[in-house]
Order: sequence, then C-alpha cells, then structure tokens
Amino acid sequence: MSTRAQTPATLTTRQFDLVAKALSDPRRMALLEAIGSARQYPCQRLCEMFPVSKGTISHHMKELLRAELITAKRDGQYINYEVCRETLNAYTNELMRRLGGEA
Amino acid sequence: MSTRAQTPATLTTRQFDLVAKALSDPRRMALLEAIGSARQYPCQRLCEMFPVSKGTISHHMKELLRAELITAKRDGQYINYEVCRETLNAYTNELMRRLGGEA
DNA sequence: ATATGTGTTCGATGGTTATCGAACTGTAAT
DNA sequence: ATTACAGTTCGATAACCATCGAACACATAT
Repeated sequence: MSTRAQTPATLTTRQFDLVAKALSDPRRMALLEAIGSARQYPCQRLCEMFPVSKGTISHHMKELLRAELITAKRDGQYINYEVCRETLNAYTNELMRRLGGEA
Repeated sequence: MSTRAQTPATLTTRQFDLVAKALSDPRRMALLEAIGSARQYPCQRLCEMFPVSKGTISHHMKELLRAELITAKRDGQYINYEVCRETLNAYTNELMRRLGGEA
C-alpha cells in the first residue's frame, strides 16, 4: 500500500471530458488497445497496422496524450507509447461516482 | 450472487461504440447524471434545467436509448427515464478487458 | 553535408453532430 | 371538440472532427 504514490480517485471536469472524447472514436480506441497489448509501441508500427496516414496517427496520439490516457517516451528516433491505466481507472471511478453506481 | 439474472460481461462492438459515443458529449453526460440522481425523470424537467430546446433534449434521449444507457417508460403524458446501470457496468468491464487492466 | 527514416504541423475536405425552431403527434383534460 | 401540455420529427445551420497529403522538423546514420 505504498508503492503507488498518486492515484487520484477522481478527475477534473475538463480531463473527464477529454477522456470521454478520446475514447469515443473507434479508431482511436483501437489504437489504444494496440498500445495496451504491448509494453511499448513505436508510432511507425501503428502506421503499418492501421490503414491511416502518419498525420492521422499523430493526431490521435496527441488526443490520447491530452487526455493523459497514454504517455510518450522518446527512444532515439522512435517514440514509445504506453497506456496510462491510472487515468483509465480514475475515469471509470468518476463515471460510477457520477451515476450513483454502488458497485 | 444469484439475485441478478443477466449481467452481460461484455458488449457487442456496436454497442460498445454507441455507449462511448453517447458518453462523449458533456451535455448528454450531464443529462444522464440528472436522470441518475432521481428515480424517475420527466423530459419536461430536463428542458427546464438545461438551456436547450425540447428538440435537442429529445435527440439526446434517443441517443442514450440507442446505447441502452437509459430506459423509458410512459406515464400518462410524461415519459420517465431511468439509468440502465447494467450497460454502464458492462461498458467499464469491456473497457478494462480491452486494455488489459488487471484490476 | 547529404541521405534516410520517424514523427509533427498545417491547410483543405468531407462527414458527423449538436442545436434551433417549427410543424407534427399524442395524451389528458374541460 | 377544443384547449393545453408533453414529446417527436424534420430541415437548416454551424461547429466539430477524422482524414489526407504535403511540407516541415528531428534523429541517425554514412
């Protein structure tokens, strides 16, 4: 009960909206899933497995970053993305809190 | 562990997308919260507490119904809405399942 | 320096959608 | 039947957004 330092139980209204928006596009959700399926994911790989341009991928990554659903780390010329599960948990928590979910 | 009969662990891809989309608009989310805050909620009340027209409210209700996030029951000239928490739970479950959440 | 490969930015475009207002339907009264 | 209230539907409009392609910036080589 001491390893994880800061896990916010709730999100700001702004971030809540950003997360909901980020999750609402099926393609972006698929990208997030792909990232989640591995520890790290270079952007180039994503370009290869989805029929969209580099520009579009970059745009989606920016949105996911804005929502803090992923983190990015530069590794040479690559950028590795990782799913930020704290944000995801905070989002579902907030969802339940707002809708009076007792579970 | 026997009272609840049918709580689907997952959603169809289609419904998952519909739910995510439905939750992504702040106004619609606010409407859902309002509905969740009381047992029943007539549409007219919603029109009064949000600065939007009847038509818009009706439109949002239709989207929430399509996602099966609410149910509607006619009571005379009124229509009462109720939050469908099974769908909400199924959505968060599916979200966690897709993103490899171990929690 | 030049070349190559990775990612970003930007303008344009087409599709989606939140919104209004007005016409319409439906329900319940008098 | 008509009046009044509740909700839906529809056309129009404006804002938003996913997408592309091209130009750019950045990193790593040779």
